[in-house]
Amino acid sequence: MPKQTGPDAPFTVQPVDGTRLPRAFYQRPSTVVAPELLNKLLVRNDGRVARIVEIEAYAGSDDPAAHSWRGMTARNSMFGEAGHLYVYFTYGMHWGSNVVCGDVGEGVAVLLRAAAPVAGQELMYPLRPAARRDHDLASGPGKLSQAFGLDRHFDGADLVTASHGITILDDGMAPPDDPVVGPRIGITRAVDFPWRWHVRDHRHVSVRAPRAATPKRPA
DNA sequence: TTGAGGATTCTC
DNA sequence: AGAATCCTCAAA
Repeated sequence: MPKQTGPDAPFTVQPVDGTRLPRAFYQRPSTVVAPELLNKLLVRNDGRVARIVEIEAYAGSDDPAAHSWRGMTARNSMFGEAGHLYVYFTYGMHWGSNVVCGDVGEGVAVLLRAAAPVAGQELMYPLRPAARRDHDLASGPGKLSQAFGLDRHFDGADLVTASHGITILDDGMAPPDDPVVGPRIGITRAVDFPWRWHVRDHRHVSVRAPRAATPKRPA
C-alpha cells in the first residue's frame, strides 16, 4: 500500500545512495532521455530498487505508435509535465509505466520496459507469482509495473518530488557506451523506428537477442 | 528451447 | 475491434 507522501516529505531508502533526477533531465526529446535512463535506479520508498536496463521512446504527434498520436484523449497523462508517470492499462490485465518527457502538451514519453532488481525483491516476489528468479521479476513492461505495484493510482505521480513515494535516482553509474538499439516491441504502426534501447547482453531484458545460429534439422 | 494461443478490460 | 503483454502448455 503506497503511502501518499507530500512533496516535502523526506525520501529515504536504506540500501541506495543517489540523487533524484531533476526536472530538466526529463524536459528533452524522448529519444534523448531514453538511452540516458539506462542504468538509472527506479526506487520506491519501501525499499524496492531496480536498475533500468531496457526502455522505449514514444514521440507524440510525430509517432503513429504513440497513445498520444491522435491528440488528447482520456489517456492524457502523456500531455502533462515532464517527470511525471503515465501509467496505462492494456491487454485486459497489464499495466505499462512511462515517464513523461519534453514540453507540456507534446505527449512524448518513454516506456520503462525492464529493470534488474537490486533490493526489495522480497516485496516483489509476492506480486509476481510466476517469477522463479530475479530476472523474472521485471523483465518486461507488465512485469516491471507489477513488481513495483504500479497501477492506476500512480498515473500522474511526480518522480521529481517523489509525490507518490517513487522516483528515479542517479547513483553514479553511467549509461552504457554501446547499448543495443532496435525496433520497439508489441506495436503495429511505425514498427521500423529504432527507438528501443537496452543494455547489451543483459539477462533482465524483456526480449533477448536472437541466437547467432539456429541449427535446423535436416530435410 | 521454441512457438502458439488464451486471458480479460479499457479505449476509441 | 484491437491493444506499448504475460503465462501455460505442447512438441522436438
